[in-house]
Amino acid sequence: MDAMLQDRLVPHMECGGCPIRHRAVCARCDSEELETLEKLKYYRRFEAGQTVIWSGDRMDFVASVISGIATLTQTLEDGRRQMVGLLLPSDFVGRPGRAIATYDVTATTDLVMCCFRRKPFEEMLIKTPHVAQRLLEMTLDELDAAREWMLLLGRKTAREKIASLLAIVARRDASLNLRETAGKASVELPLTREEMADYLGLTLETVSRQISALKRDGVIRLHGKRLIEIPDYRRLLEEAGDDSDGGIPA
Amino acid sequence: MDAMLQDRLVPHMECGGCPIRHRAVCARCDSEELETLEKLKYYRRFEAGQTVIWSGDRMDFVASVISGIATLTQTLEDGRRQMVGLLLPSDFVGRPGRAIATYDVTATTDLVMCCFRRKPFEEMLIKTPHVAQRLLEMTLDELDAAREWMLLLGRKTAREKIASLLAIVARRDASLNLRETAGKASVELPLTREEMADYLGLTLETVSRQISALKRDGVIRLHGKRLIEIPDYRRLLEEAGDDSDGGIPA
DNA sequence: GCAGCCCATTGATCTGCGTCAAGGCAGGCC
DNA sequence: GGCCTGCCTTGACGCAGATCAATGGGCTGC
Repeated sequence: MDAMLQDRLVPHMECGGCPIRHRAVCARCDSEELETLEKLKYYRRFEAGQTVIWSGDRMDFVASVISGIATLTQTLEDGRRQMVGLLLPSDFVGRPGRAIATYDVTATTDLVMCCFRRKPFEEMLIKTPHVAQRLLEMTLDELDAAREWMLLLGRKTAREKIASLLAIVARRDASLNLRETAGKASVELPLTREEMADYLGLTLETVSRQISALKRDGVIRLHGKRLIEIPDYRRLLEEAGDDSDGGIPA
Repeated sequence: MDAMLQDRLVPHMECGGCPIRHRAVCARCDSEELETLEKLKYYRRFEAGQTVIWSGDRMDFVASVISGIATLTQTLEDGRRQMVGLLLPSDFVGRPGRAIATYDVTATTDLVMCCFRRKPFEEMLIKTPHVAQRLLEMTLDELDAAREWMLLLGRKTAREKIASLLAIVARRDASLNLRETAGKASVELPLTREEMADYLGLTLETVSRQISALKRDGVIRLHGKRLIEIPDYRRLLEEAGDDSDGGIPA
């Protein structure tokens, strides 16, 4: 689209920010396909707080997150909300073959997405198998993440839930190389207490209390409300009840 | 494999029971591919109660469930368990591209699976794009189901959880045409109270109490321990807190 | 400066579900 | 028959986290 917008994109991937484009095209290069994709895509910006898509809406595009953070939520009639996805840069949004959105998608920070018109994207999927392959891998990863969350929601205590959330965001942050505070991990928490509560199946009061408790016990340090420093990542993982060592080096 | 075994297969799909074979080959027919798949596959039987695969095991096949029911579970170090998948006939097991299992797979009834050696299956995926497409669709469906479960685990009450489980199993049953008790829906519950508890993030005592309560209130009727009759499916859905009308006709 | 807003914190109390414990029932084996 | 074992039910009690409520702190706009 316009050059001004493109300039603002965080270049978190070698290939211009879009993982579909990146993986589909650059990794197994073919200029003809690149051409196709370039015609397909356009960037869209959303402001923090804006609900991008309402559940039940018609949805004529699929997209991948370029920068910013969005959430996927489901709501019961009486208003109980559960977040079912946290979309960080490089995550995929939408579902090929489905015209109606099944979740609310909300921007929690300013958000840029790289969108593909759904119909032509689906046709491209059929024509270029390795894009479908890549999408399959991404979906399988998401499924694993969802199952990890099911364990968290069903069996972990409030304290473990908070620690798990921090650990996961820290891990994702690190793997995107967004933040390396000289050895010490720290997380810019992109969520309000209420959003964290919606993610964890808790109330915002409990979230606040448990964060205070973790702080009191020296597991984390707070700088302001959102920036959380993790002096000892292993300690955090223990608190999370996770045995997997998660993949942050030091 | 042997004819005796094949004879026992529930023919729940037009094409011999295996959804991969069915959808990959018969739906968009091509005798050469059929040939390939026939060479790839073999059937395996497991007894009820047997853990088929342990998390961490090497896993050199992927499979689809032909008959019987299996569960996917995750366990924390201290023994807390959470079921993260319920595998009914036609469901897919395993993950292309991954050699190590991440969940325990347990047969809760006698189980027959149609297995494909992983490596050749992966190669076949690359060569026959529409199988990958089909697998993508199935994975996306599973992801939706997982997210539905996240809502259940995070926000529903014990009573709603039980009602939801019954509704979902009834729906799946109906869509497989396994059971039509003359207008009235009824569910052969394939799980012990403890397994239900593991699925729902509850204890077995709470499951038992809530089933008793639903029975007392006339929402369900029990015939023995496992066969559950649902006199009014809509009523059950209301109890489940679900607004979606689920797709069982009457 | 002050008002108004949003978000976070903390306290007091309540409650749904977990925990512990005591049977009950059906099937298999001696 | 009698015993055992696996599964389920029911009761009594306690606690983690929900609910209700008050306060504080930072930001924006006047």
